[in-house]
Amino acid sequence: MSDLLERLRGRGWRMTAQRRVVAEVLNGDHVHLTADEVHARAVVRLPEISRATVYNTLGELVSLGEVLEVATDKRAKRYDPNAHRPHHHLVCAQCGAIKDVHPDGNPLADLPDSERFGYTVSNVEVTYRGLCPNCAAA
Amino acid sequence: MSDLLERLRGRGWRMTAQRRVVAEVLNGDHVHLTADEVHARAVVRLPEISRATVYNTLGELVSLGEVLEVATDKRAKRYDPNAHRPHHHLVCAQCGAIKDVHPDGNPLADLPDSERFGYTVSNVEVTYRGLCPNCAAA
DNA sequence: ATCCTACAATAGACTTTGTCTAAGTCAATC
DNA sequence: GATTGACTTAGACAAAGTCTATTGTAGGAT
Repeated sequence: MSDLLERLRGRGWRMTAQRRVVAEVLNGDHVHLTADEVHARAVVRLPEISRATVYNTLGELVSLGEVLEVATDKRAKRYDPNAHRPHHHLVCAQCGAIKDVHPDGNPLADLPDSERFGYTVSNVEVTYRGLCPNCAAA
Repeated sequence: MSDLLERLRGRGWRMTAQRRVVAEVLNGDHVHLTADEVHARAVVRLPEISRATVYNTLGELVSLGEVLEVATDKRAKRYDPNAHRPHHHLVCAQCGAIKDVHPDGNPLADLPDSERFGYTVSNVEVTYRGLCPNCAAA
């Protein structure tokens, strides 16, 4: 059922009830949960799962490159299972709702040499902010 | 001596020793300190200043629009006094050194309507990551 | 110059987010 | 089905930040 689970099994990842539940909770599009939210949802399916396990599992998924860490708000890190297709984020300034977006162009090319300070630049993150339809209406 | 201090006085900001010290610590280019770093430097000049005051003062400077909050790493917020000229950030993935940069183009225009999900988009932050010359040499 | 008062600063408890450790449990293999 | 090393657990700990009740003070009024 889950792409993520299948990929993990294919990599020989040792499967446990806890890890399966975490992977299942993360499955889907435009999913950007904090560690505590993942834990809260995991507890519904597996009441004895501990916070430490959720943190460990999320950390491993990030190391494996199957999940991305996103820092869109300044509170908790969020975890994004959409690690296959590169994308950026659009965040509601009021309610925090997050969408994955795919802007045109290549921001990396827009940084002139004179603005690189000798850095070897390898990566760009773009975060758009605004109001979602719900919050704009209110 | 300080642009920031003068602007604040001009706005009728009530001046106290603590607020002056915080504003002085923040003055400069490519300054991106955490709240605790600001506190550490403020304590050198004014030993009895408290953490809460530093947080309060930073919060007010942000509300006044004189200082920006930056979330380049996922630990503590950083405070950037360069709030007048819009800019983005270039971060060393290893040591965390941060530079202010001014890319060409307008990333806002690069987000097509079909990727806006009905949001009213008002703002973009771009974070470049790579290795600074020091860390690349090591 | 002194007094007042509203605003600012303080200490420290509290919250949130995340990490670590030592001991117990279990998935995969033999 | 026994073994074993990786996984999980509870709870202590740490870092970053917020809140509150109390004390202090900048700056206007007198």
